[in-house]
Amino acid sequence: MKKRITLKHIANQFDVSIATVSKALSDSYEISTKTKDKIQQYAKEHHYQPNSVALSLLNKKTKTIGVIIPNIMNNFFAKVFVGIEEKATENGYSLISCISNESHEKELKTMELLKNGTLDGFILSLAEETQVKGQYLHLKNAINEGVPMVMFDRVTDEIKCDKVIVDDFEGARHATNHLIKTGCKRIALISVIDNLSVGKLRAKGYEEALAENDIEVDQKLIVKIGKREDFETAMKIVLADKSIDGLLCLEESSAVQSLEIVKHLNYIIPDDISIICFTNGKLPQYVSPKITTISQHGKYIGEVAAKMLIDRLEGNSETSFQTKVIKTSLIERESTKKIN
Amino acid sequence: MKKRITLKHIANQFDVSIATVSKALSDSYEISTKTKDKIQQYAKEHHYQPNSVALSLLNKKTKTIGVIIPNIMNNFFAKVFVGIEEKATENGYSLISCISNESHEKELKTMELLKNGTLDGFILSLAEETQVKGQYLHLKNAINEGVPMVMFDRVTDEIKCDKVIVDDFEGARHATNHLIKTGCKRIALISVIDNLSVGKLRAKGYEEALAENDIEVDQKLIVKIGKREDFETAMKIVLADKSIDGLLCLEESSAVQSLEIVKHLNYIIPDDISIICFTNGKLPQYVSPKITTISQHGKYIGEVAAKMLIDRLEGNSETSFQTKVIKTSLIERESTKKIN
DNA sequence: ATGAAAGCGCTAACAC
DNA sequence: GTGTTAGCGCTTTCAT
Repeated sequence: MKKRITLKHIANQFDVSIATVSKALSDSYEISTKTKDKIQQYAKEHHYQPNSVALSLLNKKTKTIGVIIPNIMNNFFAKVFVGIEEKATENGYSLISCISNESHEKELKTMELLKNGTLDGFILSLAEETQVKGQYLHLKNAINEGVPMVMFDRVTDEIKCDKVIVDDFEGARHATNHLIKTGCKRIALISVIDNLSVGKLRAKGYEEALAENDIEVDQKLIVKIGKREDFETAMKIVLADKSIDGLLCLEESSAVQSLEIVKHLNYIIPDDISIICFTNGKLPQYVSPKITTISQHGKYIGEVAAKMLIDRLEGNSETSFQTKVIKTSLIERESTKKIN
Repeated sequence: MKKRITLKHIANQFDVSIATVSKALSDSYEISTKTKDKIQQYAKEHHYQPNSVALSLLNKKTKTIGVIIPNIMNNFFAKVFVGIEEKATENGYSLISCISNESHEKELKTMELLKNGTLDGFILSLAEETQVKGQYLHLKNAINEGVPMVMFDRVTDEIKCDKVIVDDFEGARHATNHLIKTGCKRIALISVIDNLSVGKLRAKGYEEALAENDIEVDQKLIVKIGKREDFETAMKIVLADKSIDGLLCLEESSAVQSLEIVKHLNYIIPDDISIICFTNGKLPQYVSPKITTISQHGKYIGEVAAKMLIDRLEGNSETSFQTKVIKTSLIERESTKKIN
């Protein structure tokens, strides 16, 4: 990189002190118009830009937020990231981003690495492995050191900080109720994310809806499929039960895959079987029939999380930590029957 | 943020100078074992971490790379980002990321903002608007100022820097040839990205393949659909020509949409009509029939781009700029006939 | 074996 | 109106 021009260069250029140049460029009343003019012009011509690293050192603020995302290929997280990015930019913050790739190790290393002054604060969602292992020491340390932090979506009660979460329980409850209202009697829950906090909450919402409607929970209908199992095989076994007439899938890939399997089994959708899934990405919209989804408003969550952190960084927030719960929306499409 | 511990604190603690502490912590032979031991232990106990901003100022290196991506919701770019992230982390670099959102203004502002010492270099792909307008001044400025830069995918000849590009021409040529070899006679090109450099290259590859096979290019089969036009309407008009038996879609959404339209028209895929599209995301794999795609190896491109930049930053690269061309792969699935 | 001093680029309090 | 000084946190050269 070509050496960039500094205050010192300009000062030498005009035989004035560095301080004078600094003041001239900030248009201080202390400096004569003549001096200011020539210095400002020179600075402009030579594309002077204050060195932000020096400013960061001085101000002890970097105007940079660290973002740790489990997986950017996941539509929901990508949307959240877009929201964070937008809000951050709007407020003059940059983003240092890291993909934990669901690895505890990577999450931990990143936090250690970035807690050193590079960042003003963190926004993060827990890696799957972190949630499974329940190892939150790195987060507790950060909190103890006073690192401002906002967690979203995949959170834990063990860490006291600001949080933004999806109303997963209510989303699942509402979706299940919708299936029931449209005539489904035997609704299966398809979860490939039962190891995540959000997966468990969604399952609870499903059970709650059944209870409200006096439908007994049939454990056979609560299908938990692990990452290593073959989804198709597992689903075919489930669908051997021909009485199943509704599917609540806890994320989109399993819904799209289920849709294909169901179609091959010659079910008519939504008449024979209805499908609703979480995460309103492209996948459910582009298949045929289009799948009814529960939107988690990812982008909005990102915006809220960023706003919360920035407010805290700039001292505009209450002293106590807050948890904001974002309501989901049911987006009705072709995989569910209309009410009435 | 609680004040973090500095060399000065430690120095006061033991009534030694800052320099001694610094040396002790870097295990210098100049310092007595006794002093080193107590200082190192104290530092560990109090979680001392060197302030990276101070180090950046000193070393004039931030070990940070700026990444400007047009749209993170795009599967290809998301993959590239993953690749960049992996390679960067591996080499001890952090990423400051920005989504230009296809806006020229945002791209330009970001570059201006980050050229101020925060970054060691840039990796970027041009915003659509930048390519359409052909305004590259911000990039030329950056190059003139000696900012190390690697462009990928959406590049321009006007900027002299390291580049990583997809072999779009060859990918389209190969795919078109594949369609021809499997019996397609009338192949339509469906482009919703004709304003992008890559879109134009792919179209050229298509034409080349036709020429090689002595098939005359029929302009009616070269379908360019703008963002604002209704895709479905446009496609239905195109498909009024019942002689069309092959579709080369230049990106995945249009392919999936076309697939649905074609299915509704009661064509049998691939017998009546074959489809191939660029970008090997989830979409083409989850629909039925699964669409044959051209993989651009997004993640690999990211890795290569990151490696190129890091090599240049660390002085391991040739002086002249290089352009690496990554070959595409055809991933055969159900939307094309088998050869023989 | 330890420390003083300079310097990375900048701002701000305080002279003159 | 302009300059001097100190300091942000750190490393390194050069004393002692």
